[in-house]
Amino acid sequence: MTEPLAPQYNPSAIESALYAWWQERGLFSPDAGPGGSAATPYVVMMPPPNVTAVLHMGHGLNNTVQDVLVRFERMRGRRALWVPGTDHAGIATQNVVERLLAKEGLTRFDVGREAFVERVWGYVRETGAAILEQLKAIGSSADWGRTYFTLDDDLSRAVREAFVTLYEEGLVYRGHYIINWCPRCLTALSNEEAEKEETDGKIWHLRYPLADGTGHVTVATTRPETMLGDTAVAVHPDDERYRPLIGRALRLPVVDRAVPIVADHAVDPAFGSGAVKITPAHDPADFEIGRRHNLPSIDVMTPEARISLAAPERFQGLDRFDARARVVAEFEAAGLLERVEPHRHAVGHCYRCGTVIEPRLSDQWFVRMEPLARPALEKYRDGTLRFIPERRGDDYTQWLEGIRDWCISRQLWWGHRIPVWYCEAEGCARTTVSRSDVGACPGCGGPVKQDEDVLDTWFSSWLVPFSSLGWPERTPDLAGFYPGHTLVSAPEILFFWVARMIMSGLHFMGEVPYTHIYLHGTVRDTQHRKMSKSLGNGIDPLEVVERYGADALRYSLVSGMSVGTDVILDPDDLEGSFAPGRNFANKLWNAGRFILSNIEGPVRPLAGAPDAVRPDELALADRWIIARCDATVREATDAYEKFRLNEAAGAVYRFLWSDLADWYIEQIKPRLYGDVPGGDAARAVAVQTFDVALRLLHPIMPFVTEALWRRFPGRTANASISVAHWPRPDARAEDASAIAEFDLVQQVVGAIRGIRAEYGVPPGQTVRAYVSQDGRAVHAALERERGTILRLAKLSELVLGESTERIGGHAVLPDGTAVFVPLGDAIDVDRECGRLGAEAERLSSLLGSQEKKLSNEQFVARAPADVVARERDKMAAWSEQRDVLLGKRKLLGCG
RNA sequence: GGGCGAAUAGCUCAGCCGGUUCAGAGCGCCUGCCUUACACGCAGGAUGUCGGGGGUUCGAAUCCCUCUUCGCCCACCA
Repeated sequence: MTEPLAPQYNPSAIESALYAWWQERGLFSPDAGPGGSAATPYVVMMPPPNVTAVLHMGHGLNNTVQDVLVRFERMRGRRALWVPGTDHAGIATQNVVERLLAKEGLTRFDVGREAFVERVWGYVRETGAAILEQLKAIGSSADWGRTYFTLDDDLSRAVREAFVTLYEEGLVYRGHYIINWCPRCLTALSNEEAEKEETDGKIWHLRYPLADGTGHVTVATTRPETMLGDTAVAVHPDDERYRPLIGRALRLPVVDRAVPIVADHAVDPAFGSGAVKITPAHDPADFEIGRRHNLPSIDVMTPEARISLAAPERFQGLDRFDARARVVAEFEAAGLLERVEPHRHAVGHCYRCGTVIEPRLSDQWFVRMEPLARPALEKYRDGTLRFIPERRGDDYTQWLEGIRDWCISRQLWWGHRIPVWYCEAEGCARTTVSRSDVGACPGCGGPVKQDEDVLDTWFSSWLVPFSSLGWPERTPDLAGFYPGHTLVSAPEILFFWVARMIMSGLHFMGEVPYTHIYLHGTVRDTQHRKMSKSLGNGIDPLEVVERYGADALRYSLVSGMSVGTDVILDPDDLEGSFAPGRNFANKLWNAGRFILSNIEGPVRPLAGAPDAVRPDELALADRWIIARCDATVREATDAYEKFRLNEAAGAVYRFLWSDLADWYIEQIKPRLYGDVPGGDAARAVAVQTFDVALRLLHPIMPFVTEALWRRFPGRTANASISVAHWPRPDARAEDASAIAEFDLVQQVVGAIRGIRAEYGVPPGQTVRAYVSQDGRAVHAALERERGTILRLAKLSELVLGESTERIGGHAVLPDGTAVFVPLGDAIDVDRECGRLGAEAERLSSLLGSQEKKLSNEQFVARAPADVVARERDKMAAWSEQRDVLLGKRKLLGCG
């Protein structure tokens, strides 16, 4: 406890020691989540009271925010817990596998960072390794085929429970629909996973001749190759141009097939030619029209998006884009290509690999969303659910109102398999949906085969708020922690995850999982691009931690983040982004070091004990810093509660640096050194206020605050600031007069320093100063802090009163207090006259506009009385200030 | 095509339910200091038609309209 502290804060040594220390005591959870990305799903829950906690050193924005909030809540005596999103074993495993594959030279997917593997959860690592063993056993990627690796985690049961329950309620169904298909990943995707992107494309106007050769109909398309699967052309029933043609046949070029002209209200007569080619197997809208008109569906593409056997032989096996060119060429050759126009439209891309989505007709499992969305919407509208920032609620509403059924089956080789078994016996065809594995058909006893697909990873994610607590079991954890309070998440997964958790929570548990949804911004580079590994514009948090410390990283992220806005960081200027946090940590370190080195033995308490410091022992500066400290407690607590973490950080920063370090510590030095009496009180106040500030800052900068806090007297070896109580505001600490009086002291010192700098007085040289004013009360304040002023302004003498000398530097404070520093020969009188004149001039112009304002009858009549009074006071003060300045000029004999 | 957000000092941003010498902070820059907690520091200083235009008001960085630029989200018009 008494070993000397290094003069410079060394984050890496201190942080790693604390990290280990916390871990030993179960106060720390070392996992960084998959990739440390913003997508890491953690959940903050905090029902009262009773304290248990999992702590975390976050590297990313999401982790950091969550950790800050958890620490804050916990220090306030609320139970705060992070539940790691183990459901993301799916994604994590996938990433690990990819990583390991790459190491083995088996490149099939994009590869994550080296550091990533070291950071993922242990069980994921093991799972990944096990999977890799199996993959290697299977052989080369070409031979892999469809092999399943079902994740054996706690969530499997919950996932099955949810699936089967929804099935029994008629909310899960299997359907033959157009889904988003990725020809590279060879899987279906949900609407949310198909990212729309504005793309410059073309629109081709193609002529389809009437079968009897009496003319043609022009259709427009952005995907000409799909015409190979056309089975009709549709027009609006009221479209006069086409009404006579309805029911007649067209001769489909290229494939030479007869297709009918049908009438359907879905067609917009105003768009293009008003006639639409219908490809039921390759377009969702066409599929619906096809259904209404009983049109056949011709699937002309293979899963890899090559042209299938259903098309003419010369197209078979062609890539879809090659086929497009070939179709267009054939139309052109036949004189049936009317025209081509540039066309900007949204094209779906696979969220994972970026491949252009191909709408594809297939059998998939869906969740009926409307019945789930309705209550979720209701809970927002009745105010149960709140978004921070509020405007995110609009996004939520909009999405739920337009919600479509959720395609949950995926043709991937990882994840939770769909718990459905099909009977393979001749003539049975029974489908069994079951919570437990099915070995034989419950109907006929025949052999069964489990559905080949796995579930969308978000199907397990949306259960996390309760599945992670043991559901469907009614565990104590579930009873104790559900529902939670706050969810911290990134806006980009509002639909993927957040809204769905709310729906599932309401459906399966009957309550919203969280009442507060805090959506933070995104970390971007200076061009406002999202930081990502693939763009290479990211900042490696581990590098920052190593160079500047975790506290510096956290401070930079938090202080740069106002509610709902993005954090912009320059990857090419780590110094500019993170040095301030490091500097602040070092400042704290040294302030703490100073205080610690000046106390020995017990420090008297400020109140509540026989040996407590008596009020009459307190200096003005003591009262001032106590009042400022109290104000900071209020400000910071309020900011944390409102999720305004940057404001909390700013409040404590200002208190610690500008008030405590710059002024208070300077003020108490003589007392601590024993040069003047009052050392006891100074020590007590310094320790007390510094302690409060450490606690206020701890959620944001846990390491440096902990490192210092535990060294203060009276702390047992196992005490941790992370379980210390949150400071409470104290009405007795409010002290407006101390604030005002010390403010005057600061201004006087500032004025003298300004004059010294102005006239280049050498730093070591002392000067005399005169401070005068009509009022007496402030003089009393200055008298009380005479020593402080002498020291901080480097004075040989401070006279509270007028000087008989004239030549020197003058300053007038806003309240009219005049400060005079006689400088004799050192002063340039002309320059001083100029300075004073300019200052008086500035006040004159202010007075001018003020006079105008006050003589404006409208203002006096309409503005609130207190505003008018305030403006009058202002004018009086300025006027006095100016008079004093002009008086000084006269004294100096200015022209 | 719809909706939303942003535009303030060279950079990153705060201020914005109108009215405290309201134009601020940090970084950067300039000047002077290794003053025994801290040069990752101390003291002092310069810097802005608050994106353009219009309006409401006694009064606008703050409210309304419009334009420009940037960004985000949503969208089955082929």
